[in-house]
Amino acid sequence: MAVFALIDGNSFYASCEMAFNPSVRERPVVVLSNNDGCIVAANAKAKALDQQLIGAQGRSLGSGGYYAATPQSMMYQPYFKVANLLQQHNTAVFSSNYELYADMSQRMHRIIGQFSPHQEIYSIDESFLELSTLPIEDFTHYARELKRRVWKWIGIPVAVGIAPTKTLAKLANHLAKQHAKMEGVLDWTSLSESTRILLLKQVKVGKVWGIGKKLSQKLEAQNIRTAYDLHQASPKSIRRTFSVQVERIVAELNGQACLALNETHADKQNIVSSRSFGRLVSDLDSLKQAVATYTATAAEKLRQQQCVCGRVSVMITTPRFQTQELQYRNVYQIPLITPSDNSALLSKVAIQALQQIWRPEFRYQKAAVILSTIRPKGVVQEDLFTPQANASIKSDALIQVMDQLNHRMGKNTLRLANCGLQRQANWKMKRDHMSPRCTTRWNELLSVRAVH
DNA sequence: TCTGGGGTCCTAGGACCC
DNA sequence: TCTGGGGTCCTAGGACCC
Repeated sequence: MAVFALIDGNSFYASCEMAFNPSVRERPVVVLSNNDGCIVAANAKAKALDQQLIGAQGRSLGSGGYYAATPQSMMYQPYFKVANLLQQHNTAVFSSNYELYADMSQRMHRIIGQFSPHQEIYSIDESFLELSTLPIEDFTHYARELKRRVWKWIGIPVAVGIAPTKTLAKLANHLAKQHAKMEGVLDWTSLSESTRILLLKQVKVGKVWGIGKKLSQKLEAQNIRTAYDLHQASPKSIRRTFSVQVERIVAELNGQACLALNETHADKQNIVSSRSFGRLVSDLDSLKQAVATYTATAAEKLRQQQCVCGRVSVMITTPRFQTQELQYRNVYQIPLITPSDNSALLSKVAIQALQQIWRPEFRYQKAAVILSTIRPKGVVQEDLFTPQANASIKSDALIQVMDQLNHRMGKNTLRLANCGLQRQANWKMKRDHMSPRCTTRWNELLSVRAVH
């Protein structure tokens, strides 16, 4: 029987900030999404503050917000709505520092990987391990050692759930964080049947991995309210009224593994690069720069996985929450006759797509570039009739040099001129509360002063 | 003034093939 | 007059995830 462990970093982004900034550890800490838009992470103190304010005011910090994950939480609420309140409570606020989080993530996954030869890196802050082939007597003890090592080496607290299926491992991980006495570790395989039932009944059906807002509403309408109810449901009727996915979840909750460990990450099938602008943008030139920049970012990822794409799409949109603005949203796709990974070519195509949908009368808030129909580079059918085969070989060589240089000298050392030359163009995103990228930039290293 | 970004899988329906 | 059956591939849209 398989044994899966799910390990995730607690409030990962907030923990990364606290790891390098001891002065904020005793304060509530929140981290904002790109463009300082929403709250996407909060440390324990900030979560406690949220609960306290809900209690005091009978409403959450961000009640009424569109993004509310649950009506009671400030998570995913627009920052501007709660900025004052957070400030009153001495909250440390950080803009997203993805360079830092990505680097910390790599370090964390590497340490976790020392605990099993079988690891699936599932997200920036989550890993699955498969443990059944290892001579482990006590999983709880093993997990505690893992937790201790990650904390000691990089200062990130993690929780561990262990179970015979991935879905149960996720559930155990969730419970491990809910119950203080578990100290962040729960081994489902060691529990008695009656304890399992007790715990399954504590978990709302919407908290089960794979059950989102829509499904939980439908399930609740059928009186399936907890993980226990779902695990008791008949797979056949679930399949009929819902889908194979939900049927699989029922099986997984019953200890029957349907989801395997994916140790090798598959090539991406779509690559998206999109950003909201720091300010609303109307002029075509700025939009062209933004679209060229996003295309360059996406194309670099495409080349990293040694693929080419067969289609480029561009989307632009006005600010959907600002009802006083004239609203407009459009997408344009251009198929490529010869699939490509060349930034120069792809950005030319992307700009053509942009010109198809740009209208001068609107003020835009966001643009996106989507590369799709992605295939491995070697196996692509060349177009016999493309006249500039030679030119394209030269251009590809140039792009290769650009990638190598940027890898060695740092991101954006060399870039295409159509991405714009100003450091602070009006379309670039807002990041008013950025912490230093202290693990990846020499000039942003942490300085430590000894106090005698 | 101020509301994120990047993915996956499944399903239904249409085009096309033999 | 009578208009099948089985299959693939592609796409858009919906739901989910972090």
